[in-house]
Amino acid sequence: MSTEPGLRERKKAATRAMLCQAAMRLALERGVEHVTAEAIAAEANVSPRTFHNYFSSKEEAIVAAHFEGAHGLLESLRARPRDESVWTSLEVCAQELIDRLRGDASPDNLRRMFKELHTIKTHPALTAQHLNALHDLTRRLAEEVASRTGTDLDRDLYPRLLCAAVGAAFMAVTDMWVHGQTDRDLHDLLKEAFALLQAGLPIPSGMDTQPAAPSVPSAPSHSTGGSAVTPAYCEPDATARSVSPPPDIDSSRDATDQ
Amino acid sequence: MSTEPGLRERKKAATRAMLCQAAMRLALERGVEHVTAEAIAAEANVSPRTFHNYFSSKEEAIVAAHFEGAHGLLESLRARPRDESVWTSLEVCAQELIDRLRGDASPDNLRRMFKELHTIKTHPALTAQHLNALHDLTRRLAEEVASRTGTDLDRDLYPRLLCAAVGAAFMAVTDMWVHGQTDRDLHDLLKEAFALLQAGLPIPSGMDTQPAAPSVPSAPSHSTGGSAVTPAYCEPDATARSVSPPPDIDSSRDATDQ
DNA sequence: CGGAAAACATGCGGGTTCGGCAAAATTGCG
DNA sequence: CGCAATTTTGCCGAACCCGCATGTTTTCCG
Repeated sequence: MSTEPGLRERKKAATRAMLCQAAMRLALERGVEHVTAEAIAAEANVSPRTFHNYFSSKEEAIVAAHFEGAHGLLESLRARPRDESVWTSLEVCAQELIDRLRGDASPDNLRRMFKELHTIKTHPALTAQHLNALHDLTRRLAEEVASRTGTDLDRDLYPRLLCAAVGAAFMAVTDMWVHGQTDRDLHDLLKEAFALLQAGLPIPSGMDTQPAAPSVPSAPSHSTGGSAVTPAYCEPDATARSVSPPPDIDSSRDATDQ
Repeated sequence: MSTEPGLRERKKAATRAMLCQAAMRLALERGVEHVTAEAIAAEANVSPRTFHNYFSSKEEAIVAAHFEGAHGLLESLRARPRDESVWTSLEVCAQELIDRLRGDASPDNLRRMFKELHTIKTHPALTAQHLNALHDLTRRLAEEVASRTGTDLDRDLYPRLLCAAVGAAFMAVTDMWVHGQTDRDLHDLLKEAFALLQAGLPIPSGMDTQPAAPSVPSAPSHSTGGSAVTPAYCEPDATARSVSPPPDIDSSRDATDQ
């Protein structure tokens, strides 16, 4: 009884990868609306019926290509030290997710990732798939969080809420990166998001119009101490850590936010 | 130049409502997989082509029925006092959303809402549409939040992150309600979610395994002061405020969480 | 008020999407 | 190697969607 994947399983995984990569490639080349399941199958050298054995729609395939990087992320969380704060563990994993989505650090990969995210966030059908994938991922992460915090997934709100918030942060950060007006890098944005969440999302100072709610924390007391929040993730190539929008595709920055 | 909707506009809105309500009704009666666009159109007494003028898919129609309650929620936020904390405003609106999704307070409506949510969260295609609708809503809410907090939607992470987190809270709460093991009511769960978010989602006490991150707030110092967080929403029928899972549909509580 | 324009409903047709079914091909095991 | 299990593939049909053109209803204007 071998735990090594057999030829069958390896070929299945390879076919799946070929299909979703073909889907993404064609979508970026031709535009999502112009891609058909038939063309994807042909590009991957399988039959259309086989394509539908793997994916129920082309959108699913396209998003699957992008989200391949998320594969194994739950295992990464599981591998974190159990005595570590779940906040730290989750942040490390979220930052790792960004690196996985990008692949090797290079301007080309950065450009590709931007294009992929922009495409996904510009087409509602793709956005929906992406949100679904993220929702599924955070649901699974919540199980591990429950285990680590001694909470009950079905009775305590904490694990679900924490992971949902982390997923939301990921989404907000990538939305901002793609649609906003920022040249900050994704890691930096995500770090800020985690700091803000942990601080309880205080209303920006100077704009505190709350006359009667003393329960809202005043200023971010620890958002400046961010160095303690991203401790343990070792980026293989630390010099190329920066994940900012590529400078030569500013033309993508149209008013797609409408 | 009248601002009153003309007959045309009124008939359009009525047709749209008829269509999505028919979609939801049939989905609940027959199961989502057994509903066709043709049947929905027939149920609403229009042609299939007309159905597709309104919705590009049956899933969109089904979720639109559920999310009809969200219509006008942005206007509700805009109507909140501008000197109120956005936290308060958002919580009031989130609570209002629950009431809108439920409709008039009655055991039947409660049962229907549970069924609707359960259906949506059990079918991936519906979940995706639901997530998308929520994502769009929070995106629009973020504009108002930016306006109220003097932040810039495209340059500051805060408004997007706050609203994304609120959306995530809504999702986590409803997921918990439908799939978890709780008989707490939705309003109560949502209140807890807001308190937890504002407290920075502290790791439950006794489970604080964080050895080296002093930046994490210790105990929920204001999560018990929740009475200041839900101040101003006047529920029309306060005696039936409870939104807990209907007791006679425990059979829906199968292992759909897998 | 009547007629024209605009908006919406509808029918038709066609390309695409999906999945059931069965046969063919590939892989794993004794 | 033979056989069983698994995967691929071809075929088919129901359903999905949307472009296009025509008919109907509402709105606008003289």
